[in-house]
Amino acid sequence: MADDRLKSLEDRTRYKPEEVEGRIFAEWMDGGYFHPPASGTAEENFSIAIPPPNVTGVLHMGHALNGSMQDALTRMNRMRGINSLWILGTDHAGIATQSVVEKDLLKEGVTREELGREKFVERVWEWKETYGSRIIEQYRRLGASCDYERERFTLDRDYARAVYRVFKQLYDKGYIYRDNYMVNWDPGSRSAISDLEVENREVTDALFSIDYEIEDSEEVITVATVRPETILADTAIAVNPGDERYSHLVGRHAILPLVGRRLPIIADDHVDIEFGTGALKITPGHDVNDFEIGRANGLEEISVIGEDGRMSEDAGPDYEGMTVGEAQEAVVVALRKAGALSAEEPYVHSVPFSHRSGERIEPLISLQWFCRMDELAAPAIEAVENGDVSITPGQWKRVYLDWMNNIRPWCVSRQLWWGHRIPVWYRGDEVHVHETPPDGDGWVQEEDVLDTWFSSAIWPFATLGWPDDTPELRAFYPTKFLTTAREILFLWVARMIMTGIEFAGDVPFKDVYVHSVIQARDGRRMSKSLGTGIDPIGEIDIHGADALRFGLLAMSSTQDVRYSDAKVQQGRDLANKMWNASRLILINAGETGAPTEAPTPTRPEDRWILSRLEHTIGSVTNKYETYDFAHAVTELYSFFWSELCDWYLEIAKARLYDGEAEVSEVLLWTLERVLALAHPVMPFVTEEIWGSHPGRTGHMVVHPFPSVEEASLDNEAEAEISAEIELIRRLRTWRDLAQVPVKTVLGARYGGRGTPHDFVGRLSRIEFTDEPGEPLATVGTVQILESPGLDSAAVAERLEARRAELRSEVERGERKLSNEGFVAKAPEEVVEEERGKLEKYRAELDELGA
RNA sequence: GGGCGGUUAGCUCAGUUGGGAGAGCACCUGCCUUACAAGCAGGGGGUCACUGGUUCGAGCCCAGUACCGCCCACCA
Repeated sequence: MADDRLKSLEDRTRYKPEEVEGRIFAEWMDGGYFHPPASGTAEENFSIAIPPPNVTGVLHMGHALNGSMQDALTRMNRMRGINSLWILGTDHAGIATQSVVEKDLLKEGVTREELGREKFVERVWEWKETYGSRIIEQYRRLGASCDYERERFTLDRDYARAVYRVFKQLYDKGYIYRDNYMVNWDPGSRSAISDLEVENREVTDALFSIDYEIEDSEEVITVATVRPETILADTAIAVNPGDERYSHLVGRHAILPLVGRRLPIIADDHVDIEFGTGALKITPGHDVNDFEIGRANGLEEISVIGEDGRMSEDAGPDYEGMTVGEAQEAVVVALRKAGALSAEEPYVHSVPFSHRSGERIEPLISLQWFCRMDELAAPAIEAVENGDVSITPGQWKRVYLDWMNNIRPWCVSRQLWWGHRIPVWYRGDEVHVHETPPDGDGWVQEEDVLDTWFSSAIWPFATLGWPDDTPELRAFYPTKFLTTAREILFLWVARMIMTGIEFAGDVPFKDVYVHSVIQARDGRRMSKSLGTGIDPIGEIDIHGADALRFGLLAMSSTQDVRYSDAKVQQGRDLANKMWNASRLILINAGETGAPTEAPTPTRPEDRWILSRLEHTIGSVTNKYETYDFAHAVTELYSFFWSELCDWYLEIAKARLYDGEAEVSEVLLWTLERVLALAHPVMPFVTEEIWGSHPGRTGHMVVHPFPSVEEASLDNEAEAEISAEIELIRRLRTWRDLAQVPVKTVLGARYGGRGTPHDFVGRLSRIEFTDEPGEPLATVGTVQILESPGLDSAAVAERLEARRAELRSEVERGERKLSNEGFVAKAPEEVVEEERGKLEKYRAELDELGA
């Protein structure tokens, strides 16, 4: 190793991520490690498709956690020499992106309508080119080992080809159709949105009771509604067929107040006898439930609210042009005047809102494109039931199956400009489905675009070149693993499984891991609009990327967790600890060669650390492989900090300073392996340290991932050393309580078999002698002798306290063992263990002279 | 309205098939000991939400209660 390298290690007493991360990332990129060749088969390769973030997006904690998991797995597999691809890209995110650019335009005082479709779309592309890569840059900051050379975008030309192909095939199979149907109309984005983009909120509305006169009768029938303005579109009144109060009215007609329309009174099971008056006004044009009743009974569908959220011509001249709110007030006034309003009371109920624009959903009938899902769902249900796709944690499997078993048609058209324009051409009554128009004049393309999720549904194979039979597709499809937030389980995950099976002939991934939600510090959702978001890049700036990765993995278990940077600091501390422990080893091990195979030292403490290392490798690896990252990183931490640093380095230091070759080998070997084990989670610091390791042959990013060396496992050494560690602990505790100054070296006799290892005396600051004399105290096998500087009063107190402790332990043990039920029914080994403990306590009590 | 999850130390969370309650942070005491003060050694702190049950033995299993959170749902 070069002298300046050593010098540099000596000077850098702290690990400073900000000085390291940029340089290391550049080395990885230069090395081309993240860009695997498209060779081999998916069976032997490893791949993950990143959940493509919105182009408008910035990295949030969900991405950071999600990315940390994916990167850990990708890196581990890459280190194993497996051809590993992490597919990267972004989603065009129809509504989100369109509205960002629209807002931009508005600052210049221009609306998108004024600009026109073509110019507007150009403008969005420009925006995308300028700002769209921000989140990709942030993934680099995180250290994500994605294939940045294969970045994909869901609106790219090749990708679009795949989208059109999928649309056409579904159309040809008869799954995709166009229909007038009730949709969730979002007046904010002026587009239909899918059921999954709707969120229900509790709202207090006024519940009005309205009297409808019965034709040719003095009777009235009273209905309750929160939306009196929609009576203008009423086309029937429904009652439950079993409701005797109204059975004489079924088949007759009621007169619609204000309008005078004759409304048939029909019987329908949907009507709840208990609710309100038991009579329901039917408005097929503006209520989802009524729409279905209307279709079932052949009722007329009248629309009085337009797509702009204002009353339409059919609402009549008194109301046309009003907003829905204004119309409601006007209708209520008119009803009151007409004496048809019999009650008004506050009513709390849940109401649909657009997840996108935040505006209240207006259910409207409109002409849209739909995709029937039953046929696609069937094999996707099968795949999860038979385990071709496994979902972890297990409870989400049932949630998935419940939703899939009740799946409804998917409204796939959106009235937007930014997106995949639906590949359908019209000429009069002719309809032609294709990417390009057929020959001949007069063909006009469908104005609508596809739901963003229609294109992301094919992400795992469209990114690999489908529908062509590309080497990438053969090498990397299906992928192995998908991490996701549970909120997109239906929106995205379920749809990928369906399209994967239908179009790529196989499930898109084997394992789905639903990760927990990182909440804000106060337990609320992290959200920009609430102002509760915490910026991962900000945390990386403060603590480093390795620290954030470690922290997020450590805090994410199976349940949702409030973010706290305590775990991130723990990660930062570990990175620093790794750095400094490595300095100690690398500076002092000097130029001795690092071993290329497992050392076989003779000293038990050396065999102890090697054995502990291999146990840790086995256990941590197993936890990585089962996606139990929280426990994996905790265990890594505890091995490195407690066993390696607190104990072994303290034990081995003296020999290391003496320049002993054997201890150098053990340390270099251990360091190399633990760095490799930690690399998937803490890539930067491990790579940086590896750069100074004498065993270095290439970058850590492609260093072989360790597998357990069975030959190094040594139960005897583990037992021996852990007993000595325990003894040192007890001696230290004793010293502390007896208030023996740190500098005082106590004299003591060793009462155990043989002699203790040299480090026992050193670490407990005790000098072992054969001097005779009455011991002041006995700690385990050690008899402590009178020494100058000892506070004998404190010592006496301590001894008495320990005796009391032991007496109570002995009593507890005796009580338990005299319990006949326990001795008779508890397993033999549990009883034996109890007997053993009792023996031990009695023996110690004897030692102390009870 | 249905379903799922949670309630354990001051805070954030672990806790395998039931066999003496753990971690990190925070706190207290003593140490600037030549890898690291982002450190070292030691320590205090819990009626495991509540009520009942099963068991020799329950944080863990069963029944119920109370809060908190999430998902799904066409009762006006």
